[in-house]
Formats: sequence, C-alpha cells, structure tokens
Amino acid sequence: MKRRAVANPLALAVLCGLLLEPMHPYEMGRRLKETGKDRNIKYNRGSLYMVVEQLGKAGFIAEQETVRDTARPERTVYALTDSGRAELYDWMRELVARPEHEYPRFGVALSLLGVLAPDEAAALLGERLTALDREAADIRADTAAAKEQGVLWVFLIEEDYRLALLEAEHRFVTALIDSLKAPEYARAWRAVFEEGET
Amino acid sequence: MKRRAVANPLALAVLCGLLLEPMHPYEMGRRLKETGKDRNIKYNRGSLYMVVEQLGKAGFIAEQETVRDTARPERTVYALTDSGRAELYDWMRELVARPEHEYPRFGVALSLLGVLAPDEAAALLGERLTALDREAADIRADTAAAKEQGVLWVFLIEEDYRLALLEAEHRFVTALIDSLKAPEYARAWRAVFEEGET
DNA sequence: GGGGTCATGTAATAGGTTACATGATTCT
DNA sequence: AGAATCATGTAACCTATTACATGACCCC
Repeated sequence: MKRRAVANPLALAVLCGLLLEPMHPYEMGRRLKETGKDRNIKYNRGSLYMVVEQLGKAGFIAEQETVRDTARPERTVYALTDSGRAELYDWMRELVARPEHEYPRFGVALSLLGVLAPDEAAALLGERLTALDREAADIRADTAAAKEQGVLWVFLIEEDYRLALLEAEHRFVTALIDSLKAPEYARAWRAVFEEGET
Repeated sequence: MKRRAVANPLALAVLCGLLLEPMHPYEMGRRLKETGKDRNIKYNRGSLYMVVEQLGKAGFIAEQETVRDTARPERTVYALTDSGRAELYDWMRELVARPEHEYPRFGVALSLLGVLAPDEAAALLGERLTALDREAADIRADTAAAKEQGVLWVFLIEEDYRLALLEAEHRFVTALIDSLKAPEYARAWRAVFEEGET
C-alpha cells in the first residue's frame, strides 16, 4: 500500500479548512489557532508553508489568485481541487477507522523504568500524578467555558478524548506506584542492578 | 530552558543499553528488537547510527575500540561517559515525572470529525472498535507468553500501559458512537454542513 | 554454487523546525 | 516617536527515513 503523498496531519487540517472556502496560508494558520485545533494538530508556520507547497505539487489544492492588498506581502489564495476533496475524505476515514501504532513518551519512560531505583521511581511517579491532575483540571475548565459560549459538543470531543486518556493514565500510575513500593520488588531490583556494587 | 543536545528517544535507549556494558551500534539495535523495546521506542538503523554520532559529539558516549573481526565490517564499540550517565538519569527523571503534550493520531481525527456525516462516522468508529479489540487481545497474548517465560513484571509495564490506554479509548469510542446516533445531532449536522446543498 | 538473509554501515533525499526579514499597525 | 506586535513569507539548518552497498553464512 503506497503512502500518502503528503503525510503531515497539518495537511489534513489545510484540506479541511479549504473545504469551507478558499484562503491563503496565513489565514489557515490563524483559524487553526483560533479554534484551538492546534492542541491536537501540531502547528508551526514553517511546516504550514511546506505542506501547502506539497499539497500543491500533489494536485490536492491549486492557487486561485494572488492578492496584493498593498501594504501586506502578497498573499496567494488556494482552493481545494476535486482530488483534494477525495483525499480529505479518504484520509479521514482511515484515521477514524484504523488505529495506528504510536510511541507515546511515557511508554518510552516505562520501557526503561528499570534503571531507576524503586523508591525514586515511585516518588517521580507521584509528581506525575499531580501534573496529570493539573492538566485534567485545565481541560475541564476550557471545555466548560467553551460550552457556555455555545460551542457544539462535536467540536470538543478531542478534549474529552484527552481527558479519557489522562484519567486512564492516572489510574495506571496510581497502581504502578503501589507495585513499586512492594518490598519484594525493591529486593529484586537490588539483586539485578547492584550485583557487585554494594 | 535549553533543549537536550540529542532529543530522539532512541538515544535514551542507547544510553540505557550502554549502562550495562559497552557495545557497537548494531548490537544495540539487535537487543532493542530482541527485547521488544522497539514497540515503544521507534527504531530504524539509519536513525540509530545518527543518534550514536550525535551522542558522541555531545560527549555522552565515546568510542572505546574498533574491532575488526575479519569477515564482518569493522565495528566500533562505544562506552557510556560520566556525563552520558548523568544525562540518562536526568532524562529518565524528566520523562517519568513530567507529562508532555502529545498529538495522537486519533486526536487529529476527532478534531475534524465534523466533516464526516454522522452515520458514516458512527460506522467507521464501529470498525475502529473491532480493531482496538484485536490489538488488545494481541497485547494480552504477548505479555501472558512473556510472563510464562519468567519475565519480570517491570519489563512488561509498557504493555500494561498500552492496554490501559486502549481500554479507555474503547470506552470513549463506544460512548461517542451513541452520541453520534442521536437524531438531534444528525439534524444539527445537516443544518451546518449542507446548508445550500440539498 | 546460486539465491536468500544476516550483519554492518554509508550516502542520498525528503521532511520539519528555527531563524531571519520586512512593512504595517497599535500602544504608551 | 520608539517599542511592541501583527501579518506574511523565505531561507538555512537539522533530523530522520530510504535506498544503496558489500561480504559472510546457510540452505538445498
């Protein structure tokens, strides 16, 4: 199966934006930040111009006109092509229906947790718990505020998802701390990692 | 706060590997795959040689000797330096104690879910559920097998973590499907996305 | 003894991030 | 008026991934 011509998620956001109406790159970026989608789609201007160029080459979007507003730099307005629209839907379908293997940072930490002494690991995980709490509180506050403003729930599910993951991680870490504190583990750990050292 | 000289998680795995004993890059890679750590730390040979070079430049590891085994290509054996050991612990501590903002693929999908018609979205999410089940089953089978072989639980927690996330996502998706099926949503969606089109 | 694949690296390319540049607008 | 910030893009630099290369061993 051949890869997508443009793989960066930011490109998907661009296609999605252009579904509504043609616009110039900077405007896409502005909306991304404005609607908070940049919390779930990594955004930076450099990459944006890059993917716009790539999308152009792939024929998914096309320059529509070049406006010179006097004053501002010349802005090129892009529009979605038919094949771009097709790509958008195809990509979305894949993203929704098929989980992809990912590499969360915490998974890395856990893979190598063995190198830390049990009590230190437990303490650090304690710190993580409070950080997780803070994050969750932030998300709850943000979405509550947005709901008050009348934003539809569909436009907030990403944050609900984040919350669900956060809560799951919280439970997991809590349990893990307990396991680490079991004295048999401390003994086993010392046996493995401090063989000749003490 | 200045970034780490080498940021790729693969580098952390290298430092960790060299903590046990000096070795040459290919060997590090072999062990990574062998111990299954490559499920949580993205591995490919090109990147490996890259990070080894970077780690060398940063002074975290040093060439120890160059063995010519006749036959095989010349292999360079690396060893951890003191500053490398320090970096390893510092990095691990940060990784464990501080959650980082991440961009899971499914979050992207959810951010843009609105573009899909409600019933199609629900159907696709149904597909995802079965995929999630399959993944979870695989992980359970793998860890059960490993435990039988006598692997310590600490070396399997990454997979437990994955499972926890997978289960949380499963619950989330299940609930989401229900919400999408509510007829008010279908009506609202059509109002927004098909204004003049029908 | 020719066709895989193991072991080991290097080099070419593509992708993404940071830094730089510049005119307009707004704040104090 | 000078400082900060917005609006907009380009270019330089790093990082990561793919492709290429090569000699051994292993299998029928």
